[in-house]
Amino acid sequence: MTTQCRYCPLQRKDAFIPMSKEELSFMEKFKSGELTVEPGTPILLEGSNAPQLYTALTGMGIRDKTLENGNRQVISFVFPGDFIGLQAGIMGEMGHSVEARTHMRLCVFNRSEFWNFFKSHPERAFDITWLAAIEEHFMGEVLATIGQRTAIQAIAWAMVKIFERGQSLGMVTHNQMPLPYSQRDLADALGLSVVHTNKTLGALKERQLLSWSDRVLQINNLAALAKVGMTSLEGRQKRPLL
Amino acid sequence: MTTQCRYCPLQRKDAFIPMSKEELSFMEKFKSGELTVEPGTPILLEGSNAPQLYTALTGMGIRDKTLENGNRQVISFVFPGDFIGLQAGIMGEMGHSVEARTHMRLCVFNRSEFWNFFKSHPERAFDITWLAAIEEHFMGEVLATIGQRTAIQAIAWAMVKIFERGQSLGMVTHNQMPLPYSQRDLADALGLSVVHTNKTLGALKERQLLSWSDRVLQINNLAALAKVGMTSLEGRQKRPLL
DNA sequence: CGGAGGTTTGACTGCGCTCAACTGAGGTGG
DNA sequence: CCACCTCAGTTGAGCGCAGTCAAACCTCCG
Repeated sequence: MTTQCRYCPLQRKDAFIPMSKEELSFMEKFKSGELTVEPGTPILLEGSNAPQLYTALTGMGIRDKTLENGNRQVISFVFPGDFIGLQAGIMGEMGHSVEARTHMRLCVFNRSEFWNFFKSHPERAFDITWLAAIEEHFMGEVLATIGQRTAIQAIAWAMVKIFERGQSLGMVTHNQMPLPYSQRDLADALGLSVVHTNKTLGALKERQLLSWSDRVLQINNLAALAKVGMTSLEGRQKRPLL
Repeated sequence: MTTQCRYCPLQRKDAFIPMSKEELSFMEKFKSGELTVEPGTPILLEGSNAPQLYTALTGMGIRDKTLENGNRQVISFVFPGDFIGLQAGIMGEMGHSVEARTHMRLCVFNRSEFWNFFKSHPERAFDITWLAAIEEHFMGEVLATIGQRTAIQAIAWAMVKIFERGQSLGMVTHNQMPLPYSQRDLADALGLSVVHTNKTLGALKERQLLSWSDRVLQINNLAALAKVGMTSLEGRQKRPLL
């Protein structure tokens, strides 16, 4: 007995566009169950052709891919509301792996009904494409970060992005939010070494802009951090939810 | 009088999944005209909410975005068959600019009919999402390249990707294909300086792997180049065409 | 002929990487 | 209950890949 979508914890967050009653009941049919995983558990594997798609309900994870020399690139951090497995669902092959970093609860969809989804509910199909476009937009910014920003700019930028995402999801209290990743995760996300990432985080802490320890991120001066990261704060924009 | 889709030069390329007669006639209704632009012409602007979407029919271009410090990140190179403007079409804001690098012929679609598109032709909606997924997949690889590969690996990787794309589009003869970009374009795509890009290209030429001058790329040893770039050659995969 | 943009080369510099050692918090087993 | 291991974070020393600066060269074009 899985939770009904109408009681989905994400429905209430103002980060997402609310669904109509009709949509909710359709999603309940599409939904095939729930899955909970523990930290470190792989959810999808790079190169795999997974039969299932997910929406992260609670918890956080990571998308990454590994090169033949063992180097790892973190593609993005997974937050509640993120749709997981689009590439497998549509192209039949994941370009990256997804792994849990905390306890996670996932909403499970069957890939076999994916096409049916497009045929019978064009507005939901549109939302999937919307999510894909958001992802593409974001990855463009990441590219510019890794390619053009210095280490301190990149880390400042990343922290601003993460914090804003946390804000929209209501994860921030007293300028603090949970950030259950390792410095290695962040380093691999930005193409930096762990050592340099550590020192750069130290410099930002020294400047009283942020502190991050014990899996808690605290932002002391978001505006100043955004300036260092050469980015502007964007108003909250709602996104669709699957 | 614009060319009918059934005579579209791209329809014949084996890089693309052929459209049914029914799809072709629908696309002809969706198509609002054609546009030709000269090298250097901006097609879409970062941050803009463009009313039109395009498919590149002939010619090549570039997607890029500019930071506040003037640095430029090239997101990707635009080839014939590429769909341009998805972000504007669906989110209302482009995350990057698109600019022609050669004479280009573009197929123009009206954004106002985009939604109609999803509603009346789910298989075409699916194809749009498919294209978005391909783009996301590719950008993950680019991230790994910029973040993890050294300069020589990155350039080798990029040249392999470009060459394979050229092959699938029938642009390659005698191991040569047109590559109408500047070294600065390539440098900005890979997060390298022009100077270092130039020297690295020289090193690859020295190794007899490739040569690139006068806007023509020649690959002498694709397999060896792929090895340097830490990538494997992928069989030709068809993609949808809009 | 002069200017602009792209390519090439050399000299120097520095940001960020590697190597290495140490700390501290858990977790596990003797 | 402590010895031991592992994993994440921290810090210092030294180095190298790639950036910056600068100048020359080339082609195209007005």
